[in-house]
Amino acid sequence: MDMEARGHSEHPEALRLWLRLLTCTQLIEKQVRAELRERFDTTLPRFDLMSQLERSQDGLKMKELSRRMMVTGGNITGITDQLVSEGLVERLPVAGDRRAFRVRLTARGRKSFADMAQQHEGWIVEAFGGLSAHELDALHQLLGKVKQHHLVAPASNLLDP
Amino acid sequence: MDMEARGHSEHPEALRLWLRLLTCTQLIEKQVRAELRERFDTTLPRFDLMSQLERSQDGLKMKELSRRMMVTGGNITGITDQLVSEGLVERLPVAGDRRAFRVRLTARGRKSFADMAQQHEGWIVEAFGGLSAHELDALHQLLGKVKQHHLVAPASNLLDP
DNA sequence: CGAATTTAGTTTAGACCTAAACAATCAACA
DNA sequence: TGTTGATTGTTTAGGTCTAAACTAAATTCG
Repeated sequence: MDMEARGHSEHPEALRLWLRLLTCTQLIEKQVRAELRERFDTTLPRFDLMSQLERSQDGLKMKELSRRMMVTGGNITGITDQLVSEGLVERLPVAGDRRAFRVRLTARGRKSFADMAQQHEGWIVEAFGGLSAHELDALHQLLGKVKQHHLVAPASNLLDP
Repeated sequence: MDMEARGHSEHPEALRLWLRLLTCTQLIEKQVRAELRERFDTTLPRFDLMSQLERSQDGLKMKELSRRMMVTGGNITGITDQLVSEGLVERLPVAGDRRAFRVRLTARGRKSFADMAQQHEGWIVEAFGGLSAHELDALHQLLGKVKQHHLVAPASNLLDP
């Protein structure tokens, strides 16, 4: 008996799937958070932000970080402040727009992230260790359909019927 | 370009899958939270707690709610306090254990939940509307394997190698 | 019995998140 | 050019979550 025992309805398949999706995500996410805290004394949002920056040589604007991480802007301000104070990222000016910053990993930030990312990958590989390569791909494709459907049929349909 | 643009590694399949899983969950979860707030002026944790209680005639102990909802006990205290103050749930004594409470929906809570659950089901059905019945089942089964593997091979392997 | 341990629930400190209001800057256009 | 509206980032108030310390009650066991 766990969270998935919740659903009940006339069309229970979708509800059961949703609860299971939520359970799987939370199981993995809780473990990743715990590992990041215990091994690196950091948090998932901080890791995610550094991860977004890792492949952008010139950094990313706060707004772009907000969009990619799917969180509000106020959040990016706070997390960036922390990372700047620890010397892991830096705010740089954007040529031609005095409102905006480019946030970029410092050399120390790049090294720190590389250490974390290596272990992080191991945790994730292990989390999906129960699946064959073929199943892994099938899951990726099915979730791709879910994502696609969400982007094509947005919430506005429901918010304003 | 979105959150899924993050991964990069020698074994990228698992990372890409993880980021997609996270994206799908967050897309749906954010929508459900927004709908609950706008239509019913409530939150997902409150809905989840009431949902857990809905099929337990005699209520559930705080501890059991904590376990099922996969959150810490302090949370249950706070959410239950709110729902009690609004007359949606009640704390009842547990015969033979003066430390514990049974938390149970009131009549008003049952009615309130029924209204929400009906619409909630619609949002979820719509969220997975891009999948055929067969695909829905396949996704459920694949996630079942992920969940099962997590429960069988717990984090302790990684925490204490 | 009585001390030590465990368990149920609460409280506290701190991180993260949101929505909404805000300041500064940019852009469009009459 | 000057005004209006949009965009970028920050701040604020409030809700949720965690971990850890705490209280009270139950249980174990010498």
